[in-house]
Amino acid sequence: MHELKYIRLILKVLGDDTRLRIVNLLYKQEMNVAELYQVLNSTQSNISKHLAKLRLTGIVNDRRDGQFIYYHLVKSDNQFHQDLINCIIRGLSKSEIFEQDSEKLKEVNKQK
Amino acid sequence: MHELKYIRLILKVLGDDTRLRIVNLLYKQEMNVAELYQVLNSTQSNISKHLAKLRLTGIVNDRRDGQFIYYHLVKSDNQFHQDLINCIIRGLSKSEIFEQDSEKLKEVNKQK
DNA sequence: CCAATATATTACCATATACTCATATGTTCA
DNA sequence: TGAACATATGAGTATATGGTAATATATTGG
Repeated sequence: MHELKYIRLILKVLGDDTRLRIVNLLYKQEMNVAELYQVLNSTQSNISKHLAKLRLTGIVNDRRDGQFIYYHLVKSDNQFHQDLINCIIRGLSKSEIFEQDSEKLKEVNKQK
Repeated sequence: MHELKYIRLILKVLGDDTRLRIVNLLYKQEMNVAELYQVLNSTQSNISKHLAKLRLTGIVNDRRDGQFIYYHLVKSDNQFHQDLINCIIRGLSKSEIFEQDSEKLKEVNKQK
C-alpha cells in the first residue's frame, strides 16, 4: 500500500498556483493547451509542463482531436483523490482568481 | 481575499511525508517535540523545523508546559482548512505508515 | 545564579522545482 | 510530400526545500 506517498505526491503537485488554476478551469470545461495558456497568460511550454505533472499524477487526462490535445479532470475511483479535488474546488470557488480566470475563459471561448 | 495563495500554501506545506505523519499523530493526541522525533525516528532540529512550518501555516499550535512544548492540531474556522485536514486524515487512515507510527506512539506513551 | 534539559534557530549543503529558450514530435491540408 | 500549426521535451538557470550540525534561547531544580 502506498497511500502516504500518493497523498504526499498529489498534495505537492496541487500546491502550486498555476496547477490549481488549471484544475479550477478544467472543472468547468475541457480545454486544450492553447486555451489554457491564453487564459492563464502564460507560455505554451510552461503550461505544457504543468499539464504533464498533473497528468503523471493522474489528476488530469487528455485526448487528441486533430492537432489539438484536450485536457480534462479525471474522475478517480480513489476516494481520497476525489474528496481532495472536491474540497479544493469548493475552496477555490470563493477566490478572486476564480472570477478573473472565469472572465478570461469567456473571452477565449468567444474567439472560437 | 487571498484564498488561492492560502490554498496553495497549505497544500504545499502538507505535501511532505514528515509533516503528514506529524498531522496524523497529532490527530490522535497532543505531543511534545521529543515524543514526535522519537516516534518519527528523526532529530530534534528536523522535527522542530517541520513544526515551525506547520505552525506558521496555522495547521498546528503549541502550548508550553514547563520545559516542554506541546503541539496540537488547530481546529480552524476556515471551512477549506478543516475539510482538507479531515480529508487527509481519512486518507491516511488506510496507509501502512499509520499503523507503524501508531505502534511506535504506544511505546513512547508507555515510557512516560 | 548555574547546570541540565527542551526547543528554536542559524549556517551550510544537496537536491528539487519552476521558468525560459530552443528543439523535437505529431497532425493537417494543400 | 512539405509547410504550418499544436504540443511535448530537453538544456540551462535561479530559487526553494529538506536535511544535518552547531549554536542560541528558555525553563527547571539545586
